[in-house]
Amino acid sequence: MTRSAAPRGGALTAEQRPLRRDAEVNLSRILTAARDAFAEYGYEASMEDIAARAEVGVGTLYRRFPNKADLLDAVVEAAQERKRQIAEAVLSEVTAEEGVFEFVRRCIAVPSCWRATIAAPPWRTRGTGLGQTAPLLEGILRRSQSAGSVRPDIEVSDIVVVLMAVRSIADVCDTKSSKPSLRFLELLLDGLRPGHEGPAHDPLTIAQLDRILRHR
Amino acid sequence: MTRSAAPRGGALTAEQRPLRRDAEVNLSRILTAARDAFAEYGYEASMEDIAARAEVGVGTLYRRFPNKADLLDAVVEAAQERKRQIAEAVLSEVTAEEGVFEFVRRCIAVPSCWRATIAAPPWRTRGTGLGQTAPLLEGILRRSQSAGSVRPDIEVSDIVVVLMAVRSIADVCDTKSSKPSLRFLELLLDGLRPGHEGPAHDPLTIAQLDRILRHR
DNA sequence: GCGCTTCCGGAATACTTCCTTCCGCTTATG
DNA sequence: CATAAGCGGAAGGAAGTATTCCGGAAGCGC
Repeated sequence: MTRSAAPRGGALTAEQRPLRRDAEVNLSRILTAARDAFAEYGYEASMEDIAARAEVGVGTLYRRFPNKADLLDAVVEAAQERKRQIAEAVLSEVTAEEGVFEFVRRCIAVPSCWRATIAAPPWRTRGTGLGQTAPLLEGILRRSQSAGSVRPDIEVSDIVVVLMAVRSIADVCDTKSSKPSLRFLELLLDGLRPGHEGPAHDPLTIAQLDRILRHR
Repeated sequence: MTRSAAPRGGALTAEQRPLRRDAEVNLSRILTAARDAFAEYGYEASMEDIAARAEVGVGTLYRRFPNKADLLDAVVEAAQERKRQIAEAVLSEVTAEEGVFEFVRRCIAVPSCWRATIAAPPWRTRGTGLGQTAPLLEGILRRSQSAGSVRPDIEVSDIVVVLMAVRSIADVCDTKSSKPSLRFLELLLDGLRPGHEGPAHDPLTIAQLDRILRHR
């Protein structure tokens, strides 16, 4: 990625002026650290912890983001983008049969992806961004269902719930060296495959799920 | 349950003297309140919250339990007993085929059962009590496997993980009136049924799981 | 190199939260 | 009715944490 063109004469607002090189480096370290910390502790992650992970002073955080909530916003936005990338990669690289399964596996492999989306504090007004990802995911899901590798009664919200569940197990059980949650993941994916009667309970709609995640 | 026999002459240590009737009532309200609060917030549940739920002053909590950790111990012990009861009921009332599935459903229906077990703070030294329940659960599981209703590659720890996962989803999604987690539960149970190749990852042992749960 | 501007670190501030203690008052009990 | 057990809840005291502030360091254009 190239730097922006050099300023040409006229005054530059703070918005458009490129960051000093060291500041640019720090910014990306902060984003990464915040992503990890929020993924691990949710919104309870402390600014001090984030700063330490980024090997930066707290002051530096506040130079870039007016407050914690705005920092989280930036992280959520980045996670959104990441999910979109994964979804597109899966659509183009993976067979219809394996589509959903592979999507879930790849999302899980990037812990911050779904956890950060859920880290929002209850009073946050901006949505969880599910609305953005749902259509892409829906495409992948329907394709797999048409190919007959996923039960027809599965809904998009079911996949999201699966991701949340695996993530929560990974939070508790996984370590650097061992990932017991992967076994659980496959168990869950098996439940999505055809061969069993549909569950007796109605699925959530995406709007419902979004409301739930935003309201606690 | 009848009160203990009246004291006969000799001095009674504080241990054996029966509680005053009002104190006895309060004690059970405290236990219930603590169970619910720990189930909802984990060890973060505040003493004030617990006292409020029990409609009692905080002082009363400390008259009965020297501190928060000991209160949790009492709750965990009660939950243990509850699990044992559920396991025995399932063994005697339910068919071999449906055994595990019913056990899981019943445990989920009593939220405090598994959540409280996991509420322990990281520095708590006493075990999670998995060791106590595991043998009973193992009996139920093997019975269902012999009956052919559960894949042979499923282990006791898998069932525990399933319980943890459903509980965490219920924590986030369920309300008084709607229980989306029930749909997820059935999905998960379907993954336990025969008809799919075994997962490629090794199961945890109970000892490993116990260590994991105790160490965070 | 030089001066200017941006940026950095992290101590200090100003809270909030929460476990625990304490004590004057109430209530069961015999 | 006397006594001891029990009760409520304010206050103590220790942590923890978001945010501010400013002296000094470091990049940038010349």
